[in-house]
Amino acid sequence: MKRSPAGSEAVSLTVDVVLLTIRYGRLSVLLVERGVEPFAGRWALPGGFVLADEDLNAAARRELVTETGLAQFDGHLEQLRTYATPGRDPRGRVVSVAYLGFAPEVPTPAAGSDAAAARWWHVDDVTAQAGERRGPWPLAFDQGTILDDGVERARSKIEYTTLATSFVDEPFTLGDLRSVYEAVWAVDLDAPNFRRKVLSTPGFVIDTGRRISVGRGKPAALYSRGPARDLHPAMLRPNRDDDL
Amino acid sequence: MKRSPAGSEAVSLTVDVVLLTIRYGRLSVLLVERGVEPFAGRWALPGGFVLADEDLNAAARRELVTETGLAQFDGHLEQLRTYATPGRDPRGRVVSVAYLGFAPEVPTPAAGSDAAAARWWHVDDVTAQAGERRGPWPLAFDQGTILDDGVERARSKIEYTTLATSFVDEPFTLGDLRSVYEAVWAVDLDAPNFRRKVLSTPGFVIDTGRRISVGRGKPAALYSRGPARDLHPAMLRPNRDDDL
DNA sequence: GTCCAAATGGTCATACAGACACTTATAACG
DNA sequence: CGTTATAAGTGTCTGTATGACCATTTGGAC
Repeated sequence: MKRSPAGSEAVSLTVDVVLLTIRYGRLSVLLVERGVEPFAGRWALPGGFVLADEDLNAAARRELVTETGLAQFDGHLEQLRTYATPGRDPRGRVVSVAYLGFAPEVPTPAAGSDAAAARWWHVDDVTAQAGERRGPWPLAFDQGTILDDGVERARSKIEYTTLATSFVDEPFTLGDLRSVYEAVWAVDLDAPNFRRKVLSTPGFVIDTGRRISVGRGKPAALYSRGPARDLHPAMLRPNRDDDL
Repeated sequence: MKRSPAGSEAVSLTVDVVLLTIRYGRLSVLLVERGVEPFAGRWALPGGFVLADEDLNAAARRELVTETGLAQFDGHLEQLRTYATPGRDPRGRVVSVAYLGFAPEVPTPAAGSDAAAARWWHVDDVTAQAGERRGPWPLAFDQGTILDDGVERARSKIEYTTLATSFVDEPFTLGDLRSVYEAVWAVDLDAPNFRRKVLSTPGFVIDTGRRISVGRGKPAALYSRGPARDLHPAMLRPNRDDDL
């Protein structure tokens, strides 16, 4: 039950977005270079303060647009987690609600509003820098943690949902879709088995009847996203060292 | 990237806890009766304003203790989701971070601080009241939605984690553990198959070597919680109408 | 002493995933 | 213009896990 804010305090509310995509076969994240203090010059997740009477989801989409020059973002976007540890922001008590988005292709990023720059980074190049101050690492605030959480969520999400399809443009081939899993999970999947799994799941993908030929190899059938949202049974991720 | 709060606003921060347990074979939730406006007299989730320099997790545990008379809460507690829709609280912009907790047994609830009353309710009796203003329904604020989200999270969480064990006191029998799944999922499970599944998962439970006899039936072996946190493969939930 | 309920111990058939051999079709190569 | 490399697509085999279900055990309830 709530009582009036006695002993409590007013806080600032922000949203930060972990927008993921696949570039050159590798999982990538959209980052912006901060142009103002704190953490000026450091790379950070796109995001910013939530406006009065603004919904969180709307705020996340707005920030993506204004800070990265994207025309709009209509891809998948879900709430990830809220970060509110005291001291995470030197300006005072700032609570950040993180969102996780999946985008197909590369919606040409560019510096927007007060972001000095905006570009895609391979997630591997951002994470696990082993203490070195190189590339975009370390991220501003506690956003390194947020990124890790987002990547982890993405990895598990594509196991039991059809959201992997939101990483590719329509129409797509099964090879395209398989590349998504391989990039996000950083594994190699058996093409025939992957095909069997996807096609045996009703509503995962829809055969458009068309085909496409890219370079060598047999032309691949083109599919569009199906109506199914969940996978039963789930797509199994290889190399599980089980438990604990 | 963040800029100073221009056009943004200060908000109030609260935590609300969906604390679940199993009572009489049914999934139950801890609710408190509000003693003050807004929503005075209505039932609500335990929770309240986050104090200055207080961590969210700590705030959730504190509210559980002060509002329900629990001596302490050392069970499982995880962040559920944040609710910040403008207008959800008549007092102004109040952002609530919901937490989800699992508790064994019935840690005797009682009215605490400014809660008029505190008690366990069967989840079924709270949800789906079909418009009738009866029992604890409807909950204060948007907490009906929060409860629904919490229950859904709990249902899926026990599929792929060993958290079902946090609903029972140690030591427990496999029948006790099976009752947890049956209560949370509202299904009947085959005892021999359930036993096979649990015992074939390394680290799920640990045989204490002791046995207990409760009324009729063959005495059951007593187990304690094992070190495993995840289930691979997951415990399968019956009656999946698949997809969409 | 007999009966009942719940735990426990098995069996059998099926579904599914992993490994892998093989065929097909197209573009690139020379 | 034939050959080759590459990726899509087809099919088989096998081990594992699960659902259905029968049988046995055991201590308290009656």
